[in-house]
Amino acid sequence: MKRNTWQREAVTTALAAQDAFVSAQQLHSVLRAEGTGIGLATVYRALADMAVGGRADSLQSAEGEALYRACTPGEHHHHLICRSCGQAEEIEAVEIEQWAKSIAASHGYAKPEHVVYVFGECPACTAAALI
Amino acid sequence: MKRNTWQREAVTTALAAQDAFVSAQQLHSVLRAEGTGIGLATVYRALADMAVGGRADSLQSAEGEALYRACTPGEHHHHLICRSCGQAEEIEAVEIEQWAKSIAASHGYAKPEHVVYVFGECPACTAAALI
DNA sequence: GATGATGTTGACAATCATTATCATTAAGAA
DNA sequence: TTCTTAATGATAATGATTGTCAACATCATC
Repeated sequence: MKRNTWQREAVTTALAAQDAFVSAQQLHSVLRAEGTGIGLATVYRALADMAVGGRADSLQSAEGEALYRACTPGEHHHHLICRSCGQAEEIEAVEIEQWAKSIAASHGYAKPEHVVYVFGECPACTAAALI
Repeated sequence: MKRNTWQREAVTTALAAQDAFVSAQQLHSVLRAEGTGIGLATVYRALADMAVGGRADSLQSAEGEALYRACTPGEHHHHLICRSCGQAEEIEAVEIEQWAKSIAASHGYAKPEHVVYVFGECPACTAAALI
């Protein structure tokens, strides 16, 4: 059965402390900097588990790197992401749900799912760009 | 200046012949099978050029592989993609455009862009699954 | 049509994120 | 405390993608 290790705990905590999408490598650096001797493979495993368990959302950066962010479990949601700092917030998209269903149906596609990301420049980055 | 080579031409043609999202490696195999001696790096370069030039759309597969598909240039559009065969069609999402803009604005995010993918099982695959 | 500058190609090496391996460690049930 | 076995971590392996660079081919110009 599943076991609780301080490593899983540490990854969960470290990810929750971020409000941006971060890579496994970044999180590993953070955890190492905190003095833990956690292994890189373990961070990858923990993040993958969180993603399949719905405790984290993931997306691919433009460079193809996998990025993760802690999320509200069990709830269908999307993200508004800052293009420059990675900061992200969950957003609701009630209108989209229905739209996706109907567009899939109108083309004869079954079992529709959808992915929506809105990118932009967050207030902090917009302000910083003006300096 | 940009030059026209049979390699670029071949990649463009081969991609246009597909109505599914395909990887650079797959396209390379197809081109090799056609008897051309085109190099893998060249296929990657051609696809990257098409993507930045708006002549192709790209997305990352679940495995992190980059997939490409020829698209209508200059026109903002999204895709309805078959989860099992990769087959894809362009879809309009007028409602989404406005929604994305307003949700970004309401959170103070500037220069909004958005990405929308609807996945499903295409009619052909749905039919095949019943056999 | 020939020429020359230079953008392009292709074989192969290099990169780098991610995964597999496997001996060792440590949860947690008994 | 003991034992079963899931989890860890160091490291090797994988595999897609990119960099390198000599050889080549396009196309403006002669």
